[in-house]
Amino acid sequence: MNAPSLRVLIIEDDPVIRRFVRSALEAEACEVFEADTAARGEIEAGTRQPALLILDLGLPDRDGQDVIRGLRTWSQVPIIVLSARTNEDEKVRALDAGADDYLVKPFGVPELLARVRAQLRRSALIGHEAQPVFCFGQIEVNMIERRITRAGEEVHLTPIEFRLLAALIRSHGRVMTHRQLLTEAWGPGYAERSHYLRIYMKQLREKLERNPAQPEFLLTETGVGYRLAG
Amino acid sequence: MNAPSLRVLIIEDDPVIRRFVRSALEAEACEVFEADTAARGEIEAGTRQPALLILDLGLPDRDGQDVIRGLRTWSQVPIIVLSARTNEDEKVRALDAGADDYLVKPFGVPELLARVRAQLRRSALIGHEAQPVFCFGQIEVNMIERRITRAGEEVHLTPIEFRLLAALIRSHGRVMTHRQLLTEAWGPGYAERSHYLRIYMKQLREKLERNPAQPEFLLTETGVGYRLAG
DNA sequence: CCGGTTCTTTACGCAATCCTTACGCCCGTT
DNA sequence: AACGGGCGTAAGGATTGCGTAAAGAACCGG
Repeated sequence: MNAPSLRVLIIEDDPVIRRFVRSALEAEACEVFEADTAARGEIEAGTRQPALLILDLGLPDRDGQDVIRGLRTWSQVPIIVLSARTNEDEKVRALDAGADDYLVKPFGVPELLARVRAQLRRSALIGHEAQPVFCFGQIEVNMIERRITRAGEEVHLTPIEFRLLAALIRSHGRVMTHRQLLTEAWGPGYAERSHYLRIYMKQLREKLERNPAQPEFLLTETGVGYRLAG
Repeated sequence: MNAPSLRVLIIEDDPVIRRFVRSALEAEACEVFEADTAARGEIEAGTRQPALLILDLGLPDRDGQDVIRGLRTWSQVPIIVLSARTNEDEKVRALDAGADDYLVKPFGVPELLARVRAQLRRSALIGHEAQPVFCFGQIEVNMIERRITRAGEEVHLTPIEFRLLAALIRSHGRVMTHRQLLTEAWGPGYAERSHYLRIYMKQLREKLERNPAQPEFLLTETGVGYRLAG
């Protein structure tokens, strides 16, 4: 089923489950990497460039949602979350943070593998381009370090400003609707508040554009949304 | 106003669940279509071109796996399966048949919506080069980036102009009646106002045709509607 | 508890878009 | 030749959406 060298990264602190998942995946001819903390996991995700990521939500060093959101700023790798918590709210938050699937422990190996296959099948249609550093004009955006420089000078962005910019970068060239941007930067409950966008786009332009009144990169598509030139 | 809302198709025989899922999705500003059998579902999937499909496995007229496989022969639309069966084998077969997610009844609305969002988010990333670019003459229309170029030069269209062009492209070659075009571009309340069409077709021709007075592509079918040559 | 940062709310002028109105042309019918 | 339906063309007013500013509310670290 799987091509021989499909890389999968497991981020999980429990060595028993890690071993368990690893052997299941290796039976599917995947190349498996492991990490036992979020910090190590992020580094591995950057260096190994896995095709799929299996993430335990209960890591010792950082909150699960946080880890997902961090990964999502620079990578589109499919993420399957494992968690002992059946709590619906937990599921929703993980999925909205950017996870693609959520599997409750204990789970059966066949189901895990089937969900892995489903995610890989889907992402094979997409075309993989994880870009930890993105540039336009004099701007350089490092998604991993969350740092932006403009002509070498560091630019400070607030969390929402950064999420907005990250969303635009992820689909640079393409128009993102108001609804999409609001959902990505604020969350699914804010889809109607398009006036927020005007304020934050203004701030982003103020910080990034040469002439904020006539933007070169952060472009308006009236009645639809915004678009990052590319 | 109305951002281009995402179309979702529910194929489910139980009217209670159908209603239930519909209202949940409509709260998320989706445009919802329904079908109560696999046969009708397949037709709807073809004509409506939904962005997401929610499929009950226990349909009266055909086996669930079969339906999925049938759809997958011609469509890559994300499919979320609903089923009363918790049986792991059932899950594996549905996922391997081509489903993207599997949700066991009874499920909570928040989880369903979160999984819907996850699937839509994922499928919105469909590759830049891989997908629908329509060409006619020197015109190139990229539906995903929402950009139009004419001989390489970018052409700006207003939201209504774009929807009108998109409707014509969707049935390129065939005639679309005034009523159909008005409904697609303005909404169901505007079916009678055919004078709008004259104005906007004029503008489209002005922007796209070599000689707007003698259109090569945006053709009039007197007394009926318009047609995109192709 | 305080000061600073970030987020949210409110308000208004301007620009893009949409809608309305008007008129002229072509063409088949009377 | 006059008429009317259907369409194309033009221009201006109405509406909506966007950019901008500023101030209050919530949040966070000390």
